[in-house]
Amino acid sequence: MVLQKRLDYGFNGYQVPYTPRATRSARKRCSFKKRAEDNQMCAFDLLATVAGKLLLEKQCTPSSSSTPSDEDQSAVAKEIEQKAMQDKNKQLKVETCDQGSCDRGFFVSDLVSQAHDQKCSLKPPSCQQADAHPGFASVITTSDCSEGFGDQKLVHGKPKNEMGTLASKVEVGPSGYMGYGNCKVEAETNKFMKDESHKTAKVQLGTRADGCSFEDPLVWDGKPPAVSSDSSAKAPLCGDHSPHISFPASQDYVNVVSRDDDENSSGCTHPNTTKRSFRPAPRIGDRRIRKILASKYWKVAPKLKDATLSNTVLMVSDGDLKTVYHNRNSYYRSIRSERNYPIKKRRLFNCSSVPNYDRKIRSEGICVSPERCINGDVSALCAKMHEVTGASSSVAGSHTSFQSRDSHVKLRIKSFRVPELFIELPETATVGSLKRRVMEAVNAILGGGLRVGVLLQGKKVKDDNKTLLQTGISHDNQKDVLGFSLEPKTSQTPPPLCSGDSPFMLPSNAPQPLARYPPAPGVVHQGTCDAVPELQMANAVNFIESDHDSAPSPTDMSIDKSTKDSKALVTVPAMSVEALAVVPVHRKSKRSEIVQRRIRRPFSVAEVEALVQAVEKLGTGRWRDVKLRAFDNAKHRTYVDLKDKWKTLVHTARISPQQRRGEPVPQELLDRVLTAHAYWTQQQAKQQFKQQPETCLLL
DNA sequence: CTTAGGG
DNA sequence: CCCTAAG
Repeated sequence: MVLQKRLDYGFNGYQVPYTPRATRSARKRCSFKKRAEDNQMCAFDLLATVAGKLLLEKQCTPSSSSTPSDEDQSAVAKEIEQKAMQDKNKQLKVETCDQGSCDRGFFVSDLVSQAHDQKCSLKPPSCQQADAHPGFASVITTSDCSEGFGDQKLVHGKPKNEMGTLASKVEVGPSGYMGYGNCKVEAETNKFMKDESHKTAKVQLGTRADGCSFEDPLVWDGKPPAVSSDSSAKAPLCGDHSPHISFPASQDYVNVVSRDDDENSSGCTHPNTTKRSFRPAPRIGDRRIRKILASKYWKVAPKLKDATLSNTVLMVSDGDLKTVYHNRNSYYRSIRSERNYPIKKRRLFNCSSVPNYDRKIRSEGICVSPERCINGDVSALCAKMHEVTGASSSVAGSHTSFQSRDSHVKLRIKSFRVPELFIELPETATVGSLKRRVMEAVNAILGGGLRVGVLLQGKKVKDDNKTLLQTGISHDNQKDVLGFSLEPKTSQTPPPLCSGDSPFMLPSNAPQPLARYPPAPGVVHQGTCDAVPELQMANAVNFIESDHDSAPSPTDMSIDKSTKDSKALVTVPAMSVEALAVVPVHRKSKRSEIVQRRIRRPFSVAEVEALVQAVEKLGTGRWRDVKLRAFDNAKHRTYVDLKDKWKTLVHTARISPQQRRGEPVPQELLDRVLTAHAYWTQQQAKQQFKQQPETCLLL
């Protein structure tokens, strides 16, 4: 009754079509799903990034210094040429460690070989790559649902799993390194570790019952993640949208974002129903963006069953990074979005888990080279490295070349080992889900904020100001004793850096903070290499998260487009592919540490105009409708924002011009604000008044 | 999820 | 802008 009446009071005679609530709820449901998906999708940011990059690498640098065999074995995580950081040769590989002594770690390089293989078998590289991302993304989509995961408690490396599995007591956990030496575990583990071709990665799943037995390792078949090759995944992306904006290589993504609030997006129609319990996101803006994006992939992935992932325990057990992500959702939330989870607890959670990580130190074993690692050479170093934290790296052994002739030291980091991961999956889990798990775990670690440490002869080189020469890194004989470590970063999350900062640090430049990317929008890194998928991915992420197409589009102002374009076209030519690829990861990770307040985005006059106009017609109190009507395309403006803005506008209109700050709002608008405000206030009063008699009558 | 309001 | 209570 009440609502109906409101409609009758149009401002300036304008009759407002009232949106039926039914529709709204329906749409809610959709957004729910989509949002969920989206959350998960980011999981692949890294995965896709890494994999894609790898592919790229293979493609671009067939003649890289490393030999094929080397590659195959590659425990290589990353190759860094000191001289030219932007070299295309850089790579980040993830691989499981297949040696006993390394059993606790994951090597970032399996993906590599994987990717490699993949690339080889699948001819059209470019296409393949292009497809890969959507694929990855889509995979994620499917994996929603692991809420049940939350049931499992992992405390300080002692995961307790209701199933009665002993997994919990795995000495592999953080606590493991204390009471149980590597050797022990190693021994137990070895049987599963031998004979792996270098192409296969093994993940230790499982558990340790009393002894140190691990369940059968899963073997990656070298095939791309289930869906990654699914070209259909890509279809929705490219197919039907006509971008308003055009970007060199990422139209699809741009599109995804720009189209945002299209309620009719495919995602909505997807039947998939999952009973996830999401915390309502306070902002529809982001939500929607994500929602939409997710929807793009939605169709592609309904394959995995909820059960598949439901009782998964993922434990990033190293050091104190005992953050246990009870489920994918929470994990993502903490990793990538500071806003879709408004609960304060989150902040506490994030804050507390990170700092501790730094304190604990454990020896991970430094592998001088993959080969060495395998041969157990490392042990000595491992011992020395006790004070080194979590992840360590391997410097290319035989292939590392220090060329002092031209005063440049060239090193290649064969791999970075990610501390230790604990993963548990139901037997029915798919390989794809396993991969995702691993990726998540890796993400969790990498995302924790890392810095690079340099180790020489097992000793940590602390003086950042020393030259390589002084340090002794410039001699060939050092190659076997030079190591890098990934260390948790101590620093609190500083304010956003300039987006121009290179996210990559030279390995030798010891502990320097990895550059963070501002959650802030504005600049989109448009890679120069437009065929690179990860670029697109990265960009897509950026777009999404940055809401960079902010202009309001009430009347589809032309400035809107121009704004987008100008911003979007900002390029960072010097940025290497690698760098770009990594950006989103770190960016997100940073955000996970400290939830940052949304950046302030003053309303432009145009926006105010739109707002005023909408309110004039819809009245106050229907902010959602206002949002839909006038700011549907401005993802970053939530109805709460609009409401707030109106509040301030009213206030502004009432104060003297001298007291106003910021971009001056035309008096004309302010007048309208007052008028409209008065009008609607009055209407509300009338309504109330009318209502009174009715209720009285009823009584 | 939306609104409304205080912070 | 954020956070929350209410609906």
